Amino acid sequence: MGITKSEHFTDEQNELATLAKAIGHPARIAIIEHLIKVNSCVCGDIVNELPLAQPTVSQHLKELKNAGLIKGNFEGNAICYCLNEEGFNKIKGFFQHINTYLENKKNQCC
Amino acid sequence: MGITKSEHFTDEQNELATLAKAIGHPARIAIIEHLIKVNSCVCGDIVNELPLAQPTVSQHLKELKNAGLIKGNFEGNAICYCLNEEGFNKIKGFFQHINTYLENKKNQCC
DNA sequence: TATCTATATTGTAATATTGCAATATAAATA
DNA sequence: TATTTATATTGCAATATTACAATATAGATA
Repeated sequence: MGITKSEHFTDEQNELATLAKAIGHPARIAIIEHLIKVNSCVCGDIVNELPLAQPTVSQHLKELKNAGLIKGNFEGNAICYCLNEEGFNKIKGFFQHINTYLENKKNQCC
Repeated sequence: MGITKSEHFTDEQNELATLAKAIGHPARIAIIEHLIKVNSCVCGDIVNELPLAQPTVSQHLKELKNAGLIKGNFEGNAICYCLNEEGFNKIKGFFQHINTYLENKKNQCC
């Protein structure tokens, strides 16, 4: 049906899924990597960095913003984008949990 | 169009996106959390743990397996599932990169 | 071998996502 | 104010995802 049964899962599970889903597209990975690479707020050159049309990039930026992974400030007629620490911190705990588990697990059959 | 232009992105970007996308569903988060919680290979009780029909769970398990995030071994007529370290290690680096960046970034406008 | 149990596959309907052309908006500047 | 520049929104077509009933498969056991 294409419709996720969110109501049957916990808020935390839904939130983590939303964050991971937002990261789950190569264009959005590329945007995140670019924001890190230039190490400053980026005013609009993201469209030129990506092999996609402007409306498509705008849509991807919107999804990252909605998920809480990037922030955008108006700066004149342009917009400055940068990573939103809050969003990434929420995922951080999840992966730390997994890594700690994987480092310590023993007696596994697979 | 619903079709991702993977060919325009690097292999690494596509791979990270595939992994994140696989994690990006609450049912699959729940599966991962369950595998950690029981701290052993799980033989089939995953269907009972989730509020979804058996074929749907089977489909989610397949997606996690295809992405390299879990492994499954036949154990009699059941199957043992557990986390696949390899898949999670691939994402680990990405998030470490982001976290290191976020901890050190300064002079940001947003 | 027949049956049971556990899991996978197939087929299908509903919904979501991706991408872009066309267009709208909004601030800056001529 | 008219124009330019940067970004967002709308509308739409193509494809992907989600969910499940029905069915298939495959090993275990009676």
